[in-house]
Amino acid sequence: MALAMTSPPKGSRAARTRATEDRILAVALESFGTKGFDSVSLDDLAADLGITKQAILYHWSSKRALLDAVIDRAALELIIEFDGALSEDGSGWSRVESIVRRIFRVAMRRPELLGFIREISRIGGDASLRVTADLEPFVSRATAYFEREMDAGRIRRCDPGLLLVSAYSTVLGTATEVEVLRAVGIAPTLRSTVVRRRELLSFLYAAMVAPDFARSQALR
Amino acid sequence: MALAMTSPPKGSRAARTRATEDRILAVALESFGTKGFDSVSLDDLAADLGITKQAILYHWSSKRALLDAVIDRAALELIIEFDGALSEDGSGWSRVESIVRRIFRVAMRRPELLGFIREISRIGGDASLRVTADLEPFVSRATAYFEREMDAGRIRRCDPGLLLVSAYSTVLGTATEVEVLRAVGIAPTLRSTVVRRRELLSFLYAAMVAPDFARSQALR
DNA sequence: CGGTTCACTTACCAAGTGGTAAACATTTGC
DNA sequence: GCAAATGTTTACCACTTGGTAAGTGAACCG
Repeated sequence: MALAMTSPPKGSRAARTRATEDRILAVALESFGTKGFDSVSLDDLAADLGITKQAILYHWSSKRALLDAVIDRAALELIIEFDGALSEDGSGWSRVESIVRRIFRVAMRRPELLGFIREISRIGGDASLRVTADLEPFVSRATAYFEREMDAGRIRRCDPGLLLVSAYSTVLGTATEVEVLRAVGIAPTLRSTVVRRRELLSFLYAAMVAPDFARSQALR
Repeated sequence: MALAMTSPPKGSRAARTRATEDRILAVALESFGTKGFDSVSLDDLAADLGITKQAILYHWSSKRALLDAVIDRAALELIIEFDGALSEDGSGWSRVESIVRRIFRVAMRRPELLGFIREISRIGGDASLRVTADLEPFVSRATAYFEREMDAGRIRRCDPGLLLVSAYSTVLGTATEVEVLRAVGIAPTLRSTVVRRRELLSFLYAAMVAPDFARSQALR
């Protein structure tokens, strides 16, 4: 789909190499995330990039090695997208709200990124271990954050890991299970997305916020 | 993996044909659901079944035609698994609880079934339309059920379609996002599953049950 | 300038892909 | 009992797959 670079390449050789590898990783992430690893051949990727498959194999010794690189890149982008929300200001619920909005935004604008994580989990084996290792620092931060919020009584007490997974899969599911959404009769338009996000937020609010704290907030 | 039938086949020819097609569909559903449609070749399937790929192509004219048949079967099994829960007795929450337990059980015992639905949604196109059409009656029933519960004040009022998707993806996510679970440090053991289900139920309870109704129930 | 390194291409290849054609064995209808 | 229908196999085929080997032109470095 992407066009070959028409203009002659610019910059130092090292810079151009970096740029090429970047383009390959970006297209690979997009393709692997939407179509699946096995469904995308190196020839497909190369065609999308306007190069030959051997150019890809020059930068990575095998398709599997390319996958590893894409995993690292996906984890990095995921962390960049989400980690900032943990550092933002704001009290308990408003911060959770901003995290949810952020996940939602990513799910809407970059579904291939989240789809890719799912794809990796299905491939299993070394690939799973790699993404797990890559995401570990972020997961630790998020878990610690939830624990602090529970200690402060702003979020109902429960297993922080489960809360993280529940919130993640709820938002991710609501945002990405387009097929189920369509089956339920919710057209995936932009307008309906806003409605869904609002409903989802109140859903999560009821589930997460500690009752005592909520009562003291005059129902947000 | 499955062994070839050692004993000579029994029953009438029609019955044996049905049995063979059944076995093919079962193995195909399992493989497509866990490894993905493109990752499973007809030779792989045939080897698992102890037959040749041409035997499969005799019953369905192409791999794609086989996929359609698997879709129909998956939808049927899904409806069988879930639809009964909608007809069960019990008041508002207890019925929801039984539905959740049922989805959870399916996600634990037959992850390939739910994985297959996801796979279909990624393939998109005709395949998606087919599963949508297959599931429509069930979705209608479930939505109508939620609407009745809301009218009765036993479930907090919200969009019934969204509630269905939210509950579905929450349970499904919690039960199947093994990768994320592992990243969060929750080992996917059987023991931890029980704990997770209990926590999830209270999570959903807080999210779904109407506050007024919950208060009158002495906190379940 | 001249050689070396680098990024990439052209030319292949063996293995596997979905699918066809025809032979073969069993079972059914007459 | 026999021919026809049926389920399955063996034998192929054109095409795609990930990957290798060798060549090519430009950038880099002395």
